[in-house]
Amino acid sequence: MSDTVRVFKALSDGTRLRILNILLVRECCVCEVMQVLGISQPSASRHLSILRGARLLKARKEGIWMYYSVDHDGVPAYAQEIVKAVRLAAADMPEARLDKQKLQKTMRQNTVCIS
Amino acid sequence: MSDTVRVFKALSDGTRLRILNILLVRECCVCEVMQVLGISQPSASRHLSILRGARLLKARKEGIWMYYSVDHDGVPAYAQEIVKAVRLAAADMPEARLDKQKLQKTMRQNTVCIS
DNA sequence: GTAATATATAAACATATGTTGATATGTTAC
DNA sequence: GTAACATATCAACATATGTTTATATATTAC
Repeated sequence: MSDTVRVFKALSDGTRLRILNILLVRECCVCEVMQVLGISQPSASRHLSILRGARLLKARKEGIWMYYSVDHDGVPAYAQEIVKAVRLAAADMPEARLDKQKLQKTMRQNTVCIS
Repeated sequence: MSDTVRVFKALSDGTRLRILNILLVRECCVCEVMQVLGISQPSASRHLSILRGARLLKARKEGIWMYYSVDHDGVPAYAQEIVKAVRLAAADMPEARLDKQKLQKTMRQNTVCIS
């Protein structure tokens, strides 16, 4: 499969568009993603893995957390245009706007993710 | 399914990226698409239908031919950015470049499509 | 050490998607 | 009218994808 097809496949799912939308605000760990979107942990992990496989995201490990963020520097020029388009499209998706609001309320106590 | 997801799904297939790539050069009828890409007629018709369903293409009928073209005016702003990204990405896809060369050789005798 | 949390992965299942071959409709040439 | 071509659609099949449940590993707190 070509890199371009992989990028479009990665974005051809509503959940992953929502994930990319909140990661455009700031990097998140898996448990933040699952809590903000209200999805299961395996689902969050798997969708993040697919976005990372398309090289749209990068990841770093810190303690027990795996932080994912948009790989602004790593993606080729055409993919940067697509990421911009996602940001534009998400502005018109009610669910995506709510996700951003929930993201601002996520907090952390010691090593526990709470939202 | 959201319009945005529909657009990404429409583009998450190598054949449809190739179709969009040649339609960015000029409008084509179904038989030109199938001959340039070397795919079956039902396949060409179906893929064109999916791209049209995502509102990336428009169609007009002329005699026995159905002409498809990129709907530059009808697509929302975010989708225009995505179409630009496809043009950019196709420049790096060898198969897509060959399609463009073949497209220039398509001819027509009376009502018969030959390539 | 144990307990709790975070993450990844695999198995099972249902749904979605792409391809092929056959068929039906519509148009043009004769 | 018949023949040839262009197009759309359907049925059948194989493959891909997403969700759920369970499980395994790693890290931190105690």
